[in-house]
Amino acid sequence: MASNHLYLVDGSSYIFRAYHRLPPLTNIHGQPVGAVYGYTTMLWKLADGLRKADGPTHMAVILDHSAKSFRNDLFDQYKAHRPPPPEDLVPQFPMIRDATRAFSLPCIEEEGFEADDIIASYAKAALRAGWSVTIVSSDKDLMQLIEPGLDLLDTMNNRRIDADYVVEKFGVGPDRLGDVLGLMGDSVDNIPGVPGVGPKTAAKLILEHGDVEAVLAAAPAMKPGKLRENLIEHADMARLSRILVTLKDDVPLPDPLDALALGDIPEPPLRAFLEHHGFRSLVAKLGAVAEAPVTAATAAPAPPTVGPEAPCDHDAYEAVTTLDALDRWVAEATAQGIVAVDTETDSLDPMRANLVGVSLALAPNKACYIPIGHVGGDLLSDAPVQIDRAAAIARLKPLLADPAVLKIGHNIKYDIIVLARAGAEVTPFDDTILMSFALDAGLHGHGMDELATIHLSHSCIAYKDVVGSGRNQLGFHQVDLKRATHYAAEDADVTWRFHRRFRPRLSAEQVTRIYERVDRPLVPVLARMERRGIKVDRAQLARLSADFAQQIAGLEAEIHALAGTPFTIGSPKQLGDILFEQMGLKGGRKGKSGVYSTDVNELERLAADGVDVARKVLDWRQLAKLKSTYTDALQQQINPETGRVHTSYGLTGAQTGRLSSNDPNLQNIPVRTETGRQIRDAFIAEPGNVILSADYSQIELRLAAHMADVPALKEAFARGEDIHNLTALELFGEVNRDTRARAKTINFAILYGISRWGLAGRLEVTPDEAQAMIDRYFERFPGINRYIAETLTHAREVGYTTTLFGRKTHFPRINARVQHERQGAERAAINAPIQGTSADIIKRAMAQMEPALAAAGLPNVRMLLQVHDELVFELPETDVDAASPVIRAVMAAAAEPAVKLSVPLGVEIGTGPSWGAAH
DNA sequence: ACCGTCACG
DNA sequence: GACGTACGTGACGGTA
Repeated sequence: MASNHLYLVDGSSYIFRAYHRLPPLTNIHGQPVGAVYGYTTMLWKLADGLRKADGPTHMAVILDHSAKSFRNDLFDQYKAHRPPPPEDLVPQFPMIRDATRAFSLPCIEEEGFEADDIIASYAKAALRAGWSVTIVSSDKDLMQLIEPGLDLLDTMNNRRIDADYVVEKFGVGPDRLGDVLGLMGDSVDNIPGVPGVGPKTAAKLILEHGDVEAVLAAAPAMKPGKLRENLIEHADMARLSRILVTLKDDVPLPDPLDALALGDIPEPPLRAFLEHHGFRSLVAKLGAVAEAPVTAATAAPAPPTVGPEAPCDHDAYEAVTTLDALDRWVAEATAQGIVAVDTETDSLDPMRANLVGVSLALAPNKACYIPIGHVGGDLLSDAPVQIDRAAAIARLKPLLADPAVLKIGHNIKYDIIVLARAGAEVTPFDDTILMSFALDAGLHGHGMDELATIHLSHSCIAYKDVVGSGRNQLGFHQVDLKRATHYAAEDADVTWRFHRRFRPRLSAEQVTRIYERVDRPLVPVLARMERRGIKVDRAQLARLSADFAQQIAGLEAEIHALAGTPFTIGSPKQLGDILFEQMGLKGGRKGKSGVYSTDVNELERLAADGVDVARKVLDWRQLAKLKSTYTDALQQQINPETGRVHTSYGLTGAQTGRLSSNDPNLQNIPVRTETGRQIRDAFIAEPGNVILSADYSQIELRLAAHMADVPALKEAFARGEDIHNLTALELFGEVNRDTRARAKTINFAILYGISRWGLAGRLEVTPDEAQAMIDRYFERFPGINRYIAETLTHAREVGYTTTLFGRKTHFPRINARVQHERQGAERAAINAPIQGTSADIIKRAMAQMEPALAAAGLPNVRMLLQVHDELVFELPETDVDAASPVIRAVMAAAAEPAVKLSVPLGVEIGTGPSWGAAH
């Protein structure tokens, strides 16, 4: 009897979390089922554990019956401010019951009680009977129940929650947790607690005094201050909160414990449920698990998906610590011609990372980890036995460069840079993050953990669980070999499994071209750009920092004087209070957090009304921004080894196919104001060299003219006219500063997906006037209207848009019933083909640039940066005249021969000693 | 961790 | 009839 183990699934809280964590899938009937799918796979995994040592013998799902419980009688504000669940989650609640029934599991709910109380009652009863209990939830209230024999399982993060976890998180054990929760309150459930008491203070008080009552009793003797005052004033709220967080553990059990026994799950109802929703991969799994004969009906509709493999088995992975073993793996990889590769390092920045180990995978669960830079976990222990670094790299190098062996990586640009710095070239390669992006951009992220959950129903070992977090966090080189092997080899194993799934989908879903011809070729190009970095003048940045600091201090004093009191100018909350309450200026609340908007529009409005302090705050903000984000931060980013700044480009960051840039972001260096431009002047060339900047002129408008086939626009571009002037003439009948500025705004509005209100706000006209301009635009430029309508119709039908080169961006919200969600998706869908085509073109130019320069005998021209429509080079002064026409030609012809554009692509080039001067 | 803000195309 | 309005990013400081 002692071996009985009851699993209690907190169904309601699971689907809320699943809804927010998982991608918004829809089933074959178009109903949203993301959370239900997550729930189904979770139940499956739990039920699968039936025969495992620590698996469930009994299981039940507990749901909340309704929104009200006895706690509402105690406190009418309980859970009062909770917003209604999202619209596309609501229909999933009843489906949860269907799913539970499909597994033939008991589904328990009781009027007047919350799921937590029923769970507590079952848990106590089971413990009394000598059973073990696992509660499938990560709800902090339920953590109060933890005691020997009872733990929580967080399936979303695949982690057990025990007393140690509670102590780590809340500072007290499960027995005191209720007191801590009572003192701190819970904003989600609207449990008040004591104002000003958060988790830290609550834990400290409870540790010191024992429980809530003792804390309240001790309050009058505490040192005078806000805390003492609040404890005394809100003592009753504290007592009430303590009661509200207490779980009721004596609810009469609707079903006896024995009725929860978990047996074999009958297949027919489960199959019917899965097929109803079109969960094909799960249906396939059902067939495999049950070894049922596969009928034509269940076998037929299979797209190029891949059947189930053995689940990831950490114990199957091998730690390779001898040269003989390494040679065997290299030989087998060479013979097979395809191997998944992953590197482990001690930093996320590939330009600072030291190589710690390499993992390889050849088949599911056939994976190894080759440690080469591990040390003992602490000062006392020796480094583990491992192959000498140089010897290991020497053995791996031929494999990594072998033209007959395909190396598969997930975000392999990182590994390519790290390995290149270690002296190894990686070619040829495939990258599963780029495959996922080509296939599913817009549907979900493309990180390994997220994709493993989606495609493998597998939770990867969390990096945090391997290296820890906070103060005690280790470098990966300090992780012990067994854990390191589990983690690292799993990454390679998972990458191998991704490749097997994605590769056949590329051609089936018509994205091979974008993957093979646009994105993948860019990886080595970006790797080289990142490794090159760009020189910045540290002294110049330091001078600017000092200059800005002085101006900031002056403005701060003036602002405080005008406000009549010192305050934190950088706090929107404080600033809003000062401006709109203390100084009594006009302005309205905005945003759900209830703070006044103090953004640039609002402050400009005030400044125009002659409010001096508003202008000064704007100036302060600009300088503070420039100092903290640029002049201070960039100095920190100078790599000590190279003396240059190395950004990292993301290929999958922007849904449209644009690159992103981070650590540091070099795609948002100031240029629009004179002060900001000084920062660009600090990006300089080496002596004897210059910076060359080449940018596409109006590329998105040109592409819009081509894609929407607008004769007037195409002709104007062909003649080389100023397009904003033309628009001004067509819309307003005359060209002057004002009409040109308005025309420019309208041209952008078209690219971004227009709304009369949006345009009205920008132009400061009424929505009716804005609508009149839009109508006139459509009339003067026929084609635009049709393009927008066709793009939307197509997106609604297939769920994605396509660029001229075949890049897809998915819009799962394009048919949303919530208006503003749908409209947001529509605007993005109008813009995506244009922005995306522009991104495709410059990517193609980048891939062709180095061979073209080499062919022109210009090997010393180095491409350093890409800023969406601009490429930045560093080159010997003497090469400028020869390089400029090559660069211009490559960029202007980058769409060809794949796409013949009906507008020319203009390229503007400038050079100078700095990036600022090159513009 | 989230928000508000603001730098860029 | 109200909602909050342009598309795509990343980084910072303040706050909970």
